[in-house]
Amino acid sequence: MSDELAKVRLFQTLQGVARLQLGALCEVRRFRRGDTIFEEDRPAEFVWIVKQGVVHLVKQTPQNGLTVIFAMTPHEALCGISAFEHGRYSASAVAATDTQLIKIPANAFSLLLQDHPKFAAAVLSTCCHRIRSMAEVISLAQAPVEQRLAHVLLRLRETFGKTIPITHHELARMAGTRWETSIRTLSSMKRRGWVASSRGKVTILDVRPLQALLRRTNGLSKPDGST
Amino acid sequence: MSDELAKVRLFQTLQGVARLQLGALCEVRRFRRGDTIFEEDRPAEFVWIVKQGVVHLVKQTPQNGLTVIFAMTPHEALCGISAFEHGRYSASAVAATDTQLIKIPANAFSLLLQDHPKFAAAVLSTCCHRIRSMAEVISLAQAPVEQRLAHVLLRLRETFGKTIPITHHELARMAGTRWETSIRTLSSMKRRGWVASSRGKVTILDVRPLQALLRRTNGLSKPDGST
DNA sequence: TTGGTTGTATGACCTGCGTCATAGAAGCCC
DNA sequence: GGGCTTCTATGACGCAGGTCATACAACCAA
Repeated sequence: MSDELAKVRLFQTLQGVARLQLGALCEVRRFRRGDTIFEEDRPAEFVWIVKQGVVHLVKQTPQNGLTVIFAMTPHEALCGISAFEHGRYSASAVAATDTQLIKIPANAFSLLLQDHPKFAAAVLSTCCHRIRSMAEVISLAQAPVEQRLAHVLLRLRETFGKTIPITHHELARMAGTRWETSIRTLSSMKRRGWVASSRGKVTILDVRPLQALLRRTNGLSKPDGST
Repeated sequence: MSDELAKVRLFQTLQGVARLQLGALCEVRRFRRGDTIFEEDRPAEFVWIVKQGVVHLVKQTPQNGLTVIFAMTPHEALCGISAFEHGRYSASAVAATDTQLIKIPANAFSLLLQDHPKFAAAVLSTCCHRIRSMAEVISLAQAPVEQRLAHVLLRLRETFGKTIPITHHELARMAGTRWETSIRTLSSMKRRGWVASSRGKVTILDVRPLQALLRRTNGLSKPDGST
């Protein structure tokens, strides 16, 4: 168990003894694609760390829709951290692929933070990354769908490489749109040769036009910067 | 200087001596409403803590617009934290009111984190809160403007109380819309007696309908076209 | 095999809100 | 005062994209 933990970057900040102790407290759980790991508003008794696979944090919208708040990948992923000292999960976690998570009782996690400054620093760094990337999403939230999809595709590429295992339905939820729109927009990208796709996967053929979409359209902006 | 720091909740986690040492390293800066505190993409040499007033973190959109990513209020506000160990600010900071900030050299901040677990814990907790509230924004990003505005108003109410000093222009940037739309939507809220407004300020007359807008529309959706 | 489910694809319609324009009111400086 | 700028307010127009409908292909289970 302790050597399982050694494979997770966050725990590499812990020395051997501490890791052994922790090993006794936490457990590895497996989930299949689509499984729910925890649910929004439920008491947050555990902190979860993604060891393998991708986990989506999803939140319900007032319209009874679902938005993917954040996609968590191994080593940078602490599910439920924002519930820390708050008591309840602020989103649900759903396995986006088959996954392995490490499940740590919240109080054990808390003790770890207190006793191991290096570990605490690693956790803080993770949170900062997340803030950074959530800020990006917010700044793009009102951009046209094509840009939001490009953004999502580029981020997914960092995890999966050129070929991304994803359906239009999931893509749409990550970009904050509907699956019909996702299909239509991807189709137009396909026509332009930027991407290819088949059932359940999308392949990025050329990143540059996608990146170009997200670049600031410098030049003739209005003096007051309002759009 | 050290007693100035004592007023900031984050620093109450530091003992007297450490606070004195820190006092020698950091300085208090004042800004007027509208002043830019730091700019996106610039090297992040300082971490800023809001002592008084409100600071908006703003990010440019690819359309050359500006979105307010986050509004920082005293005691929970660490500007530039997400730049920590990353080197550059990921957003600009603009004073939304007259403000006082504490300016700490990044490396001094870093040392603080290392040496004072309580302080590190307080910082982590701040980050978690921010993640939580950014998650809320993301989940609402595709909701109708009226809901987004309601959400912004309710959040501002936590800082300012019933009467919020803000222009429609700012309100719009916080809700991810245009000022014309902000005016129109607020007008319709005024007509319904939910809010009142005059030049530069909005008064919330009744929170309940605003809260109701954000509640999940449980049950079978769309009995009529109301949402 | 059949029948059910999920993913992909596209057409048609309609509306929320972005955009442009115009105008009055409030505040500020000389 | 007069001349700015900023904020508020409202009308008119257009379109991106949400919604609904229809259809076919892939996959699975019995």
